Amino acid sequence: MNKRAGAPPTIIDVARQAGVSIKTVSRVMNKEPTVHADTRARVQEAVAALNYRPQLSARSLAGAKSFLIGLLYYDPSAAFVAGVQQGATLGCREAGRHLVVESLQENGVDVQAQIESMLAALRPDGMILTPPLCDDPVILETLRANRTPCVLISPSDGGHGLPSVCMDDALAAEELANLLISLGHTAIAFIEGNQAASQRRRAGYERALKAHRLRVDPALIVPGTFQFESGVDAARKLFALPHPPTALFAANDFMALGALTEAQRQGIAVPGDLAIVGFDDSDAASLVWPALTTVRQPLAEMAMAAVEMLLSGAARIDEGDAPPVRVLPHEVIVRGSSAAPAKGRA
Amino acid sequence: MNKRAGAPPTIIDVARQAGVSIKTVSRVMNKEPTVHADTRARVQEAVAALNYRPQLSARSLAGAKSFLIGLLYYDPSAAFVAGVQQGATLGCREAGRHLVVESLQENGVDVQAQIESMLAALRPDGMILTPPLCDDPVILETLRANRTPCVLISPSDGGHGLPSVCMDDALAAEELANLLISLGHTAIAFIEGNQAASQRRRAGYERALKAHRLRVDPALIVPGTFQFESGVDAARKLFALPHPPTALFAANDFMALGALTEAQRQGIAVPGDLAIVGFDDSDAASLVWPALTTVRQPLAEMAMAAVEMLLSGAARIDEGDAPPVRVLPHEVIVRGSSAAPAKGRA
DNA sequence: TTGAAAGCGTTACCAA
DNA sequence: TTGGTAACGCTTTCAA
Repeated sequence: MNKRAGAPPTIIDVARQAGVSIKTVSRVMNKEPTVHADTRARVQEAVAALNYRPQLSARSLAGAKSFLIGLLYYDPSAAFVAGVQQGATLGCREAGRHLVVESLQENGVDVQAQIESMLAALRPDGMILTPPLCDDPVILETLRANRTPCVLISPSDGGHGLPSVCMDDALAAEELANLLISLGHTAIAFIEGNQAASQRRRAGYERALKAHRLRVDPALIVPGTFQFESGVDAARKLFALPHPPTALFAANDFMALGALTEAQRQGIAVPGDLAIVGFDDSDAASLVWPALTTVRQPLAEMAMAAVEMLLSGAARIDEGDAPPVRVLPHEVIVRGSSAAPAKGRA
Repeated sequence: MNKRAGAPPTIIDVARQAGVSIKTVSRVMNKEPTVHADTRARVQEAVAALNYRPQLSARSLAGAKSFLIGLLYYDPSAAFVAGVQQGATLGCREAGRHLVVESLQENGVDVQAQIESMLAALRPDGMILTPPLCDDPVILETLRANRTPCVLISPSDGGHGLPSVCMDDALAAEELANLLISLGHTAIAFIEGNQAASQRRRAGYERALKAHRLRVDPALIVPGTFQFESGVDAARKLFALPHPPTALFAANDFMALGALTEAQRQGIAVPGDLAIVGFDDSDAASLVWPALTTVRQPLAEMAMAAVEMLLSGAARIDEGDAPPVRVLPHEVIVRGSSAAPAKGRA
């Protein structure tokens, strides 16, 4: 009574081949300890011989897990998606899970319905949320109501009472500012962004100045939007100042690149007349001249950690305890755009 | 005999509520035409009232479809992943499918096993392959053996007898070269890459030169690797020529940016002394100064088309017929890096 | 340590 | 046009 050839083997085929019950095969596949070594070996042999792999849909229908992890994002930079995803897929593979990616519709029509629909259909074992979604109250509430474990990547301060993984933005910014200070700069401008991360970075920048007894000059702190153009505008304002800065710290690379462009247009030498540092180590940071001094976010590592937390149970939604927060180490990357101020001007 | 509260409603609950059999509910959910309008309305009402959504695992276990589309990639640029994925998730949502993303292990240990394992577990309704995987014979053979429909994105010429979607690289390159020629350039260098796309782009470049009766000078065609550094090296070689080119066409943006950097280092004005064009419209292309003239690949559109082909049955693996190939329109983006040659040199 | 049998929620075949 | 009922391939009680 062989199955029709071509059809993949099932647990029944394996059980028959190994001369055990399907339950025992199930135990072996799930690495349950209560199986005799000999039995286990026999089953594994049969599994290998038949090239058997359990089918996900059957497993998740019968059991409690879906073996699926969801990654939700909305309009992030390409580098961010790619980085996070690289880590998430890797983490999933190691855990025998699979990554389902959903990018939320542009026109946020009923975001809640979109998510509910996804949760109901997929029943993911957990969700990973990236900025700005990880700070969206509607989304967080929907997830909470569905009792789906989730981990936030770089949420704004507080983390909304949910488990999260992040890097120390303030510390990294402080290190970057310290670098500029140690090069001899005293007039260091800061271009802000419009997301939570920007505030943390600015805090680090100010901390470094104060620690070195340098004045935090409000005139040198200008707003931006994390976009290239806003960096251009900010730089234009700064260059027009009676006492322009000799160094410029942008809250992200895109704005730093905007400032760099504006400097080059105006014939301001970088790093000779002006040092520039950014944040994020975007692709472009190393593709311009001079290459940008910046900070690398450990995106892939953060996503891997998120998967781990999800599956280790660290992401259970227990009210009461403070949720776990993993802080991963960053890396300051020094390139050509930062140097000591020109002699005649410092 | 109510179900315990909190548990999501099942098809049985809906059937009871609507006073029909579960099979009828199933028919309505699957939009089968053989249901009376009144019955359909009653069922839909019950579905809405209970907020019912079919569970994927049960559907795929019982039926023939998994409602899953797989996206396989390996070490692509961030922009490429992000673009393709955006389109793929959108296409999936419209088709009621979900996108499972797998990034192949770095150390290509037994790629075949990785894929087989994924196919066996997930039984995806179709797979989307991106370069360079879509040209890997082992992978293609594995997929074919598993009878999994798949669509290749930008495969090398021939398309391996499988359905594919692409843009017209040669035509785009020809347009770009024509642009340079129309600006007055006659000595146009070409930096090659090491993937199939590079050859198509070079073909377009040569076609444009020949059409304008310009000489294709082998000395002006230098190899590269699609990496930034190889653009630097290539530019260095070209600049050292007795008669350096007045325009430079790089097979992708990264190499164009490398050339731009080298030009700036040597004090060669761009676009004044040297026009530079790239290919891909990477993020960085618009983040440098001068911004790069380049070609935008319709990545998201290509991925959407791939999903459509997969689900419309256009991607069936029929031996015999020529497989479908969808060619999507590209966009030449003219920015600051291209201009007419300086008077004294042309 | 092992197994028998009862689900899991849906689709699909065959009757009515 | 509808409905019963048997799969689908696995996990999970509960016994042995």
